[in-house]
Amino acid sequence: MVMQDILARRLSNFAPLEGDEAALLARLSAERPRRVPARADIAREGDPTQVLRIILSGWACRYRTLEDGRRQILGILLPGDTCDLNNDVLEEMDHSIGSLTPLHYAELPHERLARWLDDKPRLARAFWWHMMTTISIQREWTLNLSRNAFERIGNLFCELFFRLRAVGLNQGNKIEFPVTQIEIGEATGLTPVHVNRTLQDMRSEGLIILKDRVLEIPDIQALERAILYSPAYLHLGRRRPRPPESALLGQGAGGG
Amino acid sequence: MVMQDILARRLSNFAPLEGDEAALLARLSAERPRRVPARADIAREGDPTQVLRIILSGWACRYRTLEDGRRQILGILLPGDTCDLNNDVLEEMDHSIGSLTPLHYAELPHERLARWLDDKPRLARAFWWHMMTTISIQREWTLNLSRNAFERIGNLFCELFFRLRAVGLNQGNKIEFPVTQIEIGEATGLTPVHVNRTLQDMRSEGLIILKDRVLEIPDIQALERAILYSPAYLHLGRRRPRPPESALLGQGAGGG
DNA sequence: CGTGCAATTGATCCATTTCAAGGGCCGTGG
DNA sequence: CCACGGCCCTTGAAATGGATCAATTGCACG
Repeated sequence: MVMQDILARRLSNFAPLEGDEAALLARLSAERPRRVPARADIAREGDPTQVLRIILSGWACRYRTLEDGRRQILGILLPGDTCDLNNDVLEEMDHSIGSLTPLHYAELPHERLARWLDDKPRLARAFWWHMMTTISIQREWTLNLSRNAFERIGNLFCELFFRLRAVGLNQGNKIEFPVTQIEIGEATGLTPVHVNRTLQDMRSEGLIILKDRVLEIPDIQALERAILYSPAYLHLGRRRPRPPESALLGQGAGGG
Repeated sequence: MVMQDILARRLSNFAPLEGDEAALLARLSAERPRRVPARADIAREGDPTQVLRIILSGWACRYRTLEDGRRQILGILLPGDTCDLNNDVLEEMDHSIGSLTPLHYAELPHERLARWLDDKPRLARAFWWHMMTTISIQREWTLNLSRNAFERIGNLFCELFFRLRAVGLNQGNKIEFPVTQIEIGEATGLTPVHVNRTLQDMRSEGLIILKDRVLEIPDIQALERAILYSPAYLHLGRRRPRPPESALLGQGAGGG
């Protein structure tokens, strides 16, 4: 996977890009990518929102910490995702963004984004689509309130599998899964202990194979059925999965 | 409360409107408001998204129903809120919208919205702000995953109190609260039975008085403290509460 | 070779669910 | 005017999913 390629892949999920658009995105990605170690904050609650950050490689998450220390992960950011589409309307971050793995990101100054949105209607629409699906995913996460542990974790797995596949970051039924059980718990509102036991249930039902930071879903439809999953909210349309890439696994989730 | 006024009130929460903007909104609101009875669907999952709907009076909610019948309320829509800012990027609704009370809404065709967004930068920014706070509220709801019953319900109360106060739909410490305990349960992921018992706890601690569809919060700061609430995510800034209105209570939540 | 973090296991506790039933209120129809 | 049904709220008792507390293992890394 070429890092410069990821943004175009992500945005072309909505509609194919044309002309110099992909090149534009590639140039942005190459400019001066920032590097961040695992478990570091990229942005913090209360920070001013000036630039648009775009994940080029690695995983991150949105999160909030309550006064008593509880941490809730609000969403996962994958390569190609933007941290904020705030468009400088809101003055400060109301949540934090932290890396889960080592990662790279690009920074897009607001002026340049504004110019793109004016000059490149197709790009503008792609960004809109990106934002709308982000909201949609956020709504899906609140559905977890009426789901049990098994369904919550299964939904997380399915969401990440489909999102990664949409940008070609899968290898057949397998994806990199660099998230600890503690973090799964923080994302789903469950105790690490209970996450562990639920994972064992899923394994014993043959629904997942999760080992050495690789998640394999032998029969995705079986998993979907078991947790009442329907991927409509991802708005990936009837687009087929991306063609297989050169070796994705084993090169480290962070890619750097 | 003049119904035609509500949209301007809502959007001016971000920055004061100027010139003919308020009049524009008032005209839209007056044009041909649609009327909907309580507990009816305004839009359904799978529907095409063509128009922008704006609540003028009454309460509605976003919701999704799982295959086995569980219903999760994803958010509450109050007067001045828009049902969709989809901007026709997504083809179909991935959730439903239903009325909680009898209500009125206005329909804004996409062409007219597009013209406004082009011609009235202040309005455009106000719509942006509206969308960003909507996302922010959605994130706050997923925080409920790490909250217990008491905190979930308390957060719902605080959110609705502050949102209504921001558009002047409060009366001191009181707001209309036309939501059944069943619906509170659907919004928080709790059983009606447990909602009932939790409400009794909140009452016995003197934090709320909920009776006859009116919610009174005698000491909002005490409630905030009890549930670790912080209203930053509403992005209402340091704006003071709206001046008191003429009698709001007792004229029916639907306002029509 | 220790140190630290992730995964695992066991035992107990508790918040919330489930099941079941009764009471109050309100609109409707006889 | 009263009886009836329906909906919402309330209460009790029992069941359970998930939390809590505590300890062990395995592994990567300096």
